[in-house]
Amino acid sequence: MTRERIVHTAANLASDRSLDGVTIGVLADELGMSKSGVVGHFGTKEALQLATLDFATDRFRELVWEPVKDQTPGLPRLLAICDSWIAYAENSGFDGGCCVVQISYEFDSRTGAVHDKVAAAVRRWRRVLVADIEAAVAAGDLAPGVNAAQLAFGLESIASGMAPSRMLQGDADTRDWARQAMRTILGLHP
Amino acid sequence: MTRERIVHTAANLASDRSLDGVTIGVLADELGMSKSGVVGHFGTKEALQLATLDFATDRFRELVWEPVKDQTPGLPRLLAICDSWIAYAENSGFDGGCCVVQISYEFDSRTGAVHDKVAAAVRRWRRVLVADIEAAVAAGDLAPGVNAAQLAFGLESIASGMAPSRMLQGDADTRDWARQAMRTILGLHP
DNA sequence: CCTACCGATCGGTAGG
DNA sequence: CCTACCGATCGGTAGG
Repeated sequence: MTRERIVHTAANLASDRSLDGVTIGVLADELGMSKSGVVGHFGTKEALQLATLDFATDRFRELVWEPVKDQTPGLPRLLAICDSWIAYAENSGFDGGCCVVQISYEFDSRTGAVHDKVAAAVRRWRRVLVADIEAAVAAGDLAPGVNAAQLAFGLESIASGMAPSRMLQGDADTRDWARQAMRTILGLHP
Repeated sequence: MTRERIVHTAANLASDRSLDGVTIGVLADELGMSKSGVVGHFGTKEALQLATLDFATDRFRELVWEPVKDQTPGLPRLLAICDSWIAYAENSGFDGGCCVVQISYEFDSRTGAVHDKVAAAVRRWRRVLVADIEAAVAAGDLAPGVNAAQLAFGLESIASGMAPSRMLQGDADTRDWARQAMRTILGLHP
């Protein structure tokens, strides 16, 4: 399906540069199509951006959540999430890393539909993390009295921080640093 | 000095949108100048971007490093850095948060002069963190055997993660979460 | 899905 | 620092 090809290519370009930088002309060129052929599927550039974001969040769920969703809720699944998340940060299938992280940092201080949609996607993911953190506390696997939202913030920050570490600094140990940092955030001693 | 006004305004716009999004026309409009009046100070857009990045890193050093540079090297200064860093993340003087974080995430997967310059700036800052972490270990204030580079990565990630937490999610507790997360990363128990 | 085209804006230059 | 201008590209439309 052509629409799928378009948003896939758009997400790839967005991860590599920025979502705003994915112009209709560049995208059409990349796809070997005309500009009107591309824009006809969406109507406006903002609608294309929203569809690209949908594609990226689907890919995130597919590569991070789907592989672990049948694990035992609580600490076992939380640790599995950390591992699939780190693997995804290293190989998201997009050239420039996780497209959702890119869009989060690009649109955080703006207003509008893209800002709202990426905020909602991150919020949904946080609820998953918070639920497993709370289940882990209830099971006695994490210290009682931890602030679940604070820990979720910590895990998110570490996962997002992998992109500049790997790609800006070229750190070879990013994976190990992130794995260790996530366990420290959770209060687990190695 | 006009050049100073231009890069200050450019850094403000870049923090709010993106560095690439600071077009010469928009910048000239914002300043009440002509496009050629703006571009004449720099020659090319890339030179303007590099000058804007210089301004932003100067501001970071001034607001995060300068206030704590006379503190005792090691854990005391490290904790002071965490506090000034968090305060800066909440009020950098730029409308859209820390300009260096914005540029890091925007240019991490690109090549070129802006990528290289922001990478070097982050690297310099890391060396400061690593030195104080190592001094804290030597003084017996942090656990022996900690990986200083890994801890620096953790602190950086938390500080950078404040922007989407505050501005994308509107989290009112970002400051407290970050402060707690930084201490946890350092292995300090509250 | 295409060609052809719209007005606006892009980065930048010439000349003063 | 300005006006005036360059060719290229922007998002998008008309018509088929």
